[in-house]
Amino acid sequence: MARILVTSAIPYINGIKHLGNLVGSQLPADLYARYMRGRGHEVMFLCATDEHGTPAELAAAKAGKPVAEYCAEMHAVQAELARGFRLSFDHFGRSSSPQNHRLTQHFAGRLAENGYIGEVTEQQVYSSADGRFLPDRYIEGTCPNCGYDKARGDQCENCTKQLDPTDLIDPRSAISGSTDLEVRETKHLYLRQSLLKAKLDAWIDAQSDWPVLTTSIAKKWLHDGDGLQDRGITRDLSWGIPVKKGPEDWPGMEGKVFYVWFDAPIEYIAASAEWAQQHGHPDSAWRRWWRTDEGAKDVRYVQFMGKDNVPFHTLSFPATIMGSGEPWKLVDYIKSFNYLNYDGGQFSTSQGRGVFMDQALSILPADYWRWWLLSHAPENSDAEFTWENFQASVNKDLADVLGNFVSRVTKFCRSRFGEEIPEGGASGPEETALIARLSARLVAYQTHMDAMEIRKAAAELRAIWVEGNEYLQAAAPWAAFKTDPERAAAIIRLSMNLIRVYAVLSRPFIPDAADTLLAALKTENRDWPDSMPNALAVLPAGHGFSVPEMLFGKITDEQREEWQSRFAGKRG
RNA sequence: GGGCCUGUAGCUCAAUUGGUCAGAGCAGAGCGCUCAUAACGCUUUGGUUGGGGGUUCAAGUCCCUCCGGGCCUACCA
Repeated sequence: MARILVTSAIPYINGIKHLGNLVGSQLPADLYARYMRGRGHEVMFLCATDEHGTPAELAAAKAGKPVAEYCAEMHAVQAELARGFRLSFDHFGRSSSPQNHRLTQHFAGRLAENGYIGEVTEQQVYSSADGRFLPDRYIEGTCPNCGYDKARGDQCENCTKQLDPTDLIDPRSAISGSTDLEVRETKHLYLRQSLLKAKLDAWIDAQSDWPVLTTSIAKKWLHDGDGLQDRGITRDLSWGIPVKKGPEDWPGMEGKVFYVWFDAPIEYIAASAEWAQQHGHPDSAWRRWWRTDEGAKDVRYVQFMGKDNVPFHTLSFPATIMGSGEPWKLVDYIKSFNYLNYDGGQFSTSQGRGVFMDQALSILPADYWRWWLLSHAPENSDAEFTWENFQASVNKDLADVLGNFVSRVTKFCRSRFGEEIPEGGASGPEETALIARLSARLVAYQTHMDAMEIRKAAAELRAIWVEGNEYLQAAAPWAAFKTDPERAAAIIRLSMNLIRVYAVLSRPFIPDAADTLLAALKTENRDWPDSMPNALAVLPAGHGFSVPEMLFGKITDEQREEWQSRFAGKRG
């Protein structure tokens, strides 16, 4: 038994995430965590909300609420949606937790002691009307290059020229529109990650089995231009983790907070501390996952994230850990994803384009979404959601191949033998052949799941479902029943057991349907099949069952068309 | 501008890293079955692997070039 630490990139607090966000981190992380638990390993699966930063403050202001209250509410909303999608976090934390405050301040203190923090005085734009410093992209004005009047302070969207906020003609606040802006001096802490460049480079080089997407982004940041740049890790905001050196004040940094991208990854660690506290465990319970000197040496740590998060997980966070000089666990494998597009364009939070988590659950059960999203995960390139594809895949795979198999077996059994598994009869060459095929496919399925090759794993699982239909067709119990009822009984006994195996193997993808099947079979046996012959003999003759409700109904053309138009534009 | 990814059957994707006639699912066509959610099974049509050039005994795979799609480029997170 191994110990697997799994984290999903933590979703930002300012709203409900869309399906693209879901499939980029939380859902595949859940798949992996469930699979590893199913195989009998000890798993710690952590996620949280990322609550700090300017957008959170603005969203709270827009909602007319104190930011702490807003975040607490949105955390509850996101937690509820996570439950709705059956995301099996051991803990869903908050980056604003006291644990994260302590740990973030601790890391900053260690980094400072080791010479990895620099203080830089810089010029930033301050808006009197908004009462805050403005990040570059919250300043709008006319582009000096092309004359576009809605250029942002970091870049002009029209001509793509990189800009400095002071380049803008007639600059104004993108928040209030105020032109009462001034440049002020402010002092910030920088993480001197350039000092760790060689160490990070060697570490990335050693990860030969990581996805290209992951390593190429890291390499780019390490070697582009002048190489890895130091990064500001503090901000002039009120909402965040106060800048402190461990437990002590940081002279000259009063009133400042750490930048979200410094404290967000540390929340992975803090989330486990929150978990320990919530369950009344001592600190050692969470530290054994994170400290290699306190039991984490045998932990395998896997992170899941969209490609936009890769630089922070391959460079900044590792630099934080390395620079601390303390034996914290570094990530062992980073699984990164491309984007999921929506029907010919991008999902858009601002335009309400696409399907959001709450809307998805309001029209179909979680399993439908889980199956489609995972079996089409954007692993090698950006993928696209279309309603036609969704309808076709879900109807065919879930309703026809899996659902109908369960239906034909259980209903046949009920009508010919009654509601218990029939006895008698012997298995023959067809069963031997089936078991051989299933055994080979099981190995392939496990290989893909171990390697986090999600699409391939889904395809293999589907092929395992198909084996059942092929077998039934070849064995034809309805024909055997007329001449040799005991032979039909043997076929059905095996098929009923096959349903249990399907439930166990499918559970990481479609947990609710799997549990429905196990309940119908009146069994709690969820043992992963170590050998197919044994696994297919778990339910004995005489074991009772009930015919389950239709496992998956089909999506009709009318539904598809209605949803297609409903989700095309503004959400409302 | 620079960097990275990507282009394979009508659609969604494979191809053991240079090695038999480029494979699967869906859609289409034909046949079979009647236990089942008009479901299932079998057979089958369909590709000059975006275009062009090159290296090699051998190229979807490596190199050059052109065309298309996407992402990143460090103060949104």
